Amino acid sequence: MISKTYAPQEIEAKWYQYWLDNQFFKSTPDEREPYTIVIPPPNVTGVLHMGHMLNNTIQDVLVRKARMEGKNACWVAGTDHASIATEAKVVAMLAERGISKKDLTRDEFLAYAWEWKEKYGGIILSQLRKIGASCDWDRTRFTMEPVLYDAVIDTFVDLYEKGKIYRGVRMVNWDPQGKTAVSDEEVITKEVQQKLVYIRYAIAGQPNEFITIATVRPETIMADAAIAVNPEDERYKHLHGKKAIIPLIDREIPIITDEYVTMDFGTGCLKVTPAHDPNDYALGIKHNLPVLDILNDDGTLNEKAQILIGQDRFAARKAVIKLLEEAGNLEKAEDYKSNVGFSERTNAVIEPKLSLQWFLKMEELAKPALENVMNDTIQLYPPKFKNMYRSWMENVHDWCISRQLWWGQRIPAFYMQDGTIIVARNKHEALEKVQHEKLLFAMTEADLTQDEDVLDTWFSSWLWPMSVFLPSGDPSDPKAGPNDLDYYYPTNDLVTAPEILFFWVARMIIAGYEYKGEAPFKNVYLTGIVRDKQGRKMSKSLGNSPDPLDLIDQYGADGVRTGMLFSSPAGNDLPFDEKLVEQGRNFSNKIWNAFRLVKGWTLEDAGKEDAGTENGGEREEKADLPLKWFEAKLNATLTQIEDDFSKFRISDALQAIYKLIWDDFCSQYLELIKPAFDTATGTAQPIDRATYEATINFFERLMCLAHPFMPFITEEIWQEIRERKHGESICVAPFPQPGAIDMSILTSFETLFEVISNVRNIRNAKQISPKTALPLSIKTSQPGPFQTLESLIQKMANVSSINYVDEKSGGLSFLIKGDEFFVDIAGEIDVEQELEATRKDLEYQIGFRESTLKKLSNERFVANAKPDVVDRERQKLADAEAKIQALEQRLQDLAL
RNA sequence: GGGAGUUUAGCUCAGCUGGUUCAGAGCAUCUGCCUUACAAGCAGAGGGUCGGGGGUUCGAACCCCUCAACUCCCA
Repeated sequence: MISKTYAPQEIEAKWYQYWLDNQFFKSTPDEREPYTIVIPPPNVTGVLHMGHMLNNTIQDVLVRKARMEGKNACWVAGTDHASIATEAKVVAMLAERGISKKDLTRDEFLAYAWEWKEKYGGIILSQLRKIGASCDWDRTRFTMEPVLYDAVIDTFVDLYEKGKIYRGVRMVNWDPQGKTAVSDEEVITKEVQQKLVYIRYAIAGQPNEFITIATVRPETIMADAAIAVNPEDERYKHLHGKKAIIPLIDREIPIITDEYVTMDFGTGCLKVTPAHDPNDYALGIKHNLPVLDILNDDGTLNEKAQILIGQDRFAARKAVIKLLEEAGNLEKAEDYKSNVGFSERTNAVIEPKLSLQWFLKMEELAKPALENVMNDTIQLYPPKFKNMYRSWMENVHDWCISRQLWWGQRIPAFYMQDGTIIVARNKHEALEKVQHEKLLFAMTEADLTQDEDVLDTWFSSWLWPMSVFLPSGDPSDPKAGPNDLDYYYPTNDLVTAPEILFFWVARMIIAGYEYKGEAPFKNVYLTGIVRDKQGRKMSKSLGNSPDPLDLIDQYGADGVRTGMLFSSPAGNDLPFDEKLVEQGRNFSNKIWNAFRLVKGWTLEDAGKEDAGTENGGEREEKADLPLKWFEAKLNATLTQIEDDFSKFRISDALQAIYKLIWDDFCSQYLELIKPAFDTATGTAQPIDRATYEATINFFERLMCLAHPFMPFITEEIWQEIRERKHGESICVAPFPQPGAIDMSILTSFETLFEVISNVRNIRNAKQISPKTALPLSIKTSQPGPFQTLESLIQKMANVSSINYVDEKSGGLSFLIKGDEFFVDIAGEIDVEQELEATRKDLEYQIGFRESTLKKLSNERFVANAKPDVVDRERQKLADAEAKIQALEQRLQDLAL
């Protein structure tokens, strides 16, 4: 006995193991067309969240469909090493053991990092199996494994040799507690209540004259290089070219003019401190101002500050205010809210700090990457992201690629004692270079020191679509063979979040053109962000994200997958609601029960040798129309789904499948062919073999169609619905292809369903039990089409008899096109109510006829509109006229 | 400050090239049903000034202008 509700827990693990055992996800190059997706590598520290769930489900849908279409489908999995996140995890692990990073050498620390990675890293990859991800797991890569590491180093050396990489000073986000630079993404800005302090600077040579500036950082006045005013500002025109004196330290600085200064903020005078503010730094360069850095790495003041040396920046802030007050230079202090950056890791206030970093020149590299997105060689879905992409690529900044961390690819730059930089793949090659190019043969490796920094993690993931296909050199290693890069590159589709369109996608495109002369992928599908009901981004810290694995336990992987995709058009955010996965689960259950129904049927000729003759032939004819209709409906839907997929309308494709299965297959088709229940025997009547076979065939095709979305339940049913050999699977069954659509049967069934629906409506409105059969009369000039549908109408609408009449008949009526239908319900008719309804309908129809007539009598419409549009208008007019005539007749009849 | 996007039913969203009885779907709501596959279900119903205003057009949810609200990106 098959369970009444679908129980995914019992099924999912079984089939996933079966797929692995039979290597359905494995891909090696062959003569078939490849279909390739590389996974956006999640952090090795990551655990599965709702965003991954959405993103990877979409990838799985695409890959599974391609696999069923006979392509050599290859979905490469892997993780990236996530320098900062991983270092944080390792530092935490060490802290638990009472070890401090300070006390370790680089090599010791890295040994712990690998230990952490082996133990806890990549949990997410095993979680992906729970959602059914059909990755070729043998190909799983990691950005720090030797081959990928070397690729990063080679790339650095190559770009350096091409003159694209340079070392320069830049303002970075400095975390004085962690003593490292952090990227913009690791800075959390919060609004903070501060004091805006107004400070008077004396004008040099004019003891009684002052200029007042407003600042939230009074402790940095000692690093001031200038005071800037807007050149248009009348208040300060007399001071142009003069000098001001920094209070407390009495240093002279120039008063400069720049349009950058906002006249109505503060006093309209801006102190310029190039070493401690990014905007000021830019101003400093523009006006050639000196850079004076008064802070140590830990946020304390250094000797260049002249006063308060050794004090922390916040203590110094208070102290400076006090000193200014005493000196009479403090005009006032007012409350002021502003945004302050905090380190995601240490929560320390970020200090803009100048430091020596490595940069990649982007302008030239970005050109082909911009051009080929704008000309659609690479297509973004949805295309609205092209605008954003362009504005970024046209204003691209040089990429700061160094990070002050240990976990990552160490920058292959070696310094000679005099500071000369040698870039080479390793120390040995660096030494060779020194010896050959500089003829310094006495030099030894000990005379070279390697740069302490590592490369930005994106500097390895930008190579991902290429590096994952690099062979390891070991022929027994299944990761990648010697020809894999040629075979799989360029990949087909990339599925990722718009947030990293610049950080990652653009850079992959750049690397692709630089190293392969070709884009890394053809299509980029950008998913939305999964949000909670209040529209907040789901995050661990807010605790507003359900655990996807819990959801899978509750609703089944198929339920969660479809639930997520029901409402996720490309690029739009997905407001998550558990109702969605509930709907997904209900869909699974619906399919399951349809399967139970079909499985429960007994064959009419069971046990007989000569199947499907005589008696069977007659029934076959009866079911003939529903079969033809569903075939047509299936073909129409398949055509539409192909179109949806071609435009990456994944959600639309799913909804089409949902409706096809639930509404068309279950509610209509199955009900039409369902054998009657025999109350005498207490069993369902048997079904003829032809109908049964056709139904099984439909079911099988529907399962194949739904498989990319719902891999588990479709496999379970596919395996049960026919006898299968071991090693067969729906994973590699052919994806249904659309055939010709029989439009005429679709049209005639539309009428059929309309009749059924109208009869049911009358029954409902009059509160008549569905068990009571009602008589139906049809007033039509063409009874033919209805006669062929009679048995279906009777079955679906519970109609006792069908008569064709010339005159009006008793009872309630409804109109379809020009034909009038009567359901005779004795004593149930409220003539007034009927008159009212009929008048209303008539009024609407007349209005409708008017608007159609207006269109058709407009010469410009007939002349300008496409012929089929005009034809449709004429058809509408004809239908309306027939209806009006029937309604008028009806009014007369009722009035009698 | 610069740029982009969004605004359609109570909620979440479709509406693709301006033209079908085009104002849709799902959820939610309401009514009636435990009808021998499914109450995680079945059969029905109600619900909208397409953000406001103006314009182009034979015809506008769709194109243009303008105003408003919200969101994101860059600074």
